[in-house]
Amino acid sequence: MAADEPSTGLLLFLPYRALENRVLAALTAAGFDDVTPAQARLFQRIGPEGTRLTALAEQAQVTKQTAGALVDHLERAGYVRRVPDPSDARARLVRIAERGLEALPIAAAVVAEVEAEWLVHLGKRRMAQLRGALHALREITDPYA
Amino acid sequence: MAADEPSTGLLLFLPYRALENRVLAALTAAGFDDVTPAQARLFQRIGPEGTRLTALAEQAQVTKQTAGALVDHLERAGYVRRVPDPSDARARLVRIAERGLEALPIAAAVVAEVEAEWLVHLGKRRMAQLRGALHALREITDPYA
DNA sequence: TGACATCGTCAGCTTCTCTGACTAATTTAG
DNA sequence: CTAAATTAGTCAGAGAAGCTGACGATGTCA
Repeated sequence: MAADEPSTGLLLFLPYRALENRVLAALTAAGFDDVTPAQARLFQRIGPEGTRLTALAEQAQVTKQTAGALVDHLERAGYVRRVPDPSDARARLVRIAERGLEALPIAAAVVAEVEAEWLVHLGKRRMAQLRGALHALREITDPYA
Repeated sequence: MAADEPSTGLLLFLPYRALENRVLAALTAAGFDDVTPAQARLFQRIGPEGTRLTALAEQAQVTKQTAGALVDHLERAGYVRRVPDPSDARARLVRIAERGLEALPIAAAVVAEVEAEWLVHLGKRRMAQLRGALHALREITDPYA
């Protein structure tokens, strides 16, 4: 199967997984060892002003029940806080809390570090081509673009 | 967080997820509705001559116990078969069985279809640039390249 | 006002994934 | 050539992740 030409899907997945692993490893090393991959995938979609549970669930493509359970864990660990949504009494906004704010710069630093490594390996030109093509691809693969 | 520039990681992930969704949906529609995403991710790494459980586990980055449980399900559903490994009496090779062979062309067709859509959207030049950059990236992100 | 949709939670269940411990076979060291 | 260390796989137990279905509360719209 994987013998001849690897599908573009696999080629996309490999660097994505490598980056995610690096970020999770760095967080663990920095003492944020109670974040699981699934929690991190949800967490990274929280906007600066907070985001509704339903919105998080949609973007992460999980049910709102699953998202709720993940937010429960994140909240108990101090990474996020649920606050009332002023615009809708049914809803609540998931906001990044103290511990989450502490973890953010670490994650951002690793992402920057890995992207810098990729830039060195690919060269400026090919890195720009890669990002350009990925941006274009997003238009037809991201329901939220 | 996701406000300004999306990380290359997210940009890689979005099309990957879109492709995976399409493949799973097509399999389900074709009657292969008993394959889960985790099982499919393992299945796709089985080589033409069969692959050892440990090798599958490493490539999918799960423990061999997890891989074993996934293969159990795949085997019960008829997608794979475990056969003795002639070169090592401890080991067994996971081989694609009848039902798995039937599913393969369907998956391959969807992958081809999606890649064709991407080609249309990106154009020949940018698609080639994308694959070129991803191939290069594989060298530093795939432990099995 | 009433019908319908949306936001979130509770409950119950399956699948995924891990750690730890173990057997059997292979490889390596002395 | 035996003894120790390594490797392949399984069993057992546990927690996390994910789903469907049902529900109360709020919001929207005719």
